[in-house]
Amino acid sequence: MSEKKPRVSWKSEAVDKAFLEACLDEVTINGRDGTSLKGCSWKVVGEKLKNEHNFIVDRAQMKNRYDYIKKKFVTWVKLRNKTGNLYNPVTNTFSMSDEEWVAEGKLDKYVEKLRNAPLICPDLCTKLFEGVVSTGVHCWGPSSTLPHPAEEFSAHDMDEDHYTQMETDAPHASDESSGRSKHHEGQGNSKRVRRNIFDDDLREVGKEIVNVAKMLVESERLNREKKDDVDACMEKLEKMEWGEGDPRYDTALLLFGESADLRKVWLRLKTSSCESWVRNAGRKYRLFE
DNA sequence: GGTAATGTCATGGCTCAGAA
DNA sequence: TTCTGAGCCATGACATTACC
Repeated sequence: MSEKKPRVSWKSEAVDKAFLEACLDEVTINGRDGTSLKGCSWKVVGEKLKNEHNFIVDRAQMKNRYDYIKKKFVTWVKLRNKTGNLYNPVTNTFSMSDEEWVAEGKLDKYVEKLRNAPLICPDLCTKLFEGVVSTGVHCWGPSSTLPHPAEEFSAHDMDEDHYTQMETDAPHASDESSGRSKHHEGQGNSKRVRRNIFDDDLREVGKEIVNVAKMLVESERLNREKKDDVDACMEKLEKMEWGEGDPRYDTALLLFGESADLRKVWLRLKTSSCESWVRNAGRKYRLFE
């Protein structure tokens, strides 16, 4: 007796954009539940779409849309990061030959979709999914042996001892970092104690990240029209005295070129946090091992 | 109208956390 | 220790759209 759910149409770019913005706001304020949004957040996002666009959609539909956009984003990032490819941010398209499109399409079915329908709001997607999705050969998944990106991020903000300890304890880093440990059996209390210490630190780092993100969103609203502040970033970078050629220096430059938001985060970071932030990003871009 | 491409929905398998 | 509920991912089915 289950009535068929009406099929929703996400054709309106305004709705899509509002959806992404609402998701981003909720992630900033309430954090994530795994790689997705929390239950209460879905409710808020749904309310916003209903109130602002008269767009009625349930949680499962929003989740599906979220997953779909995320998959496209993963493919988009892979293409964008490929050396030799030309991504045009103005047209939001890739300048690749037919052969390249075909070759990429064989590796990833979403390539063809991107070719015909560019990723909507790349900036919003980047903010929303960056650090959550995994791309390429280093993908994270339920069966992945690599660390979960989200927690990998946090772990890098720990001091090196902490991080090293975690790696020693968990050869399959994803077991711990994904929050889905497969190694319950035979693990003593010492691990649990260390994990508690780690969790406490994680919470602290999480608070810091949330605070920074909140400031980011607020600043985004107030300063959408303001010009970029590359010079200020460079000035702060020079003060770090890392020197050209240093991977940290190169990574920082890379990040400055990524987006205005990253530059804003950089400017707001405490000097003591700058290195771990850059190192974390460096690992992401494979500049650090 | 037929067909292919694209987007949305539904479901199964896997895993984990928490309760019993 | 076992059971149960929930989340995530992968995948296939189905609906819609665009093109010929």
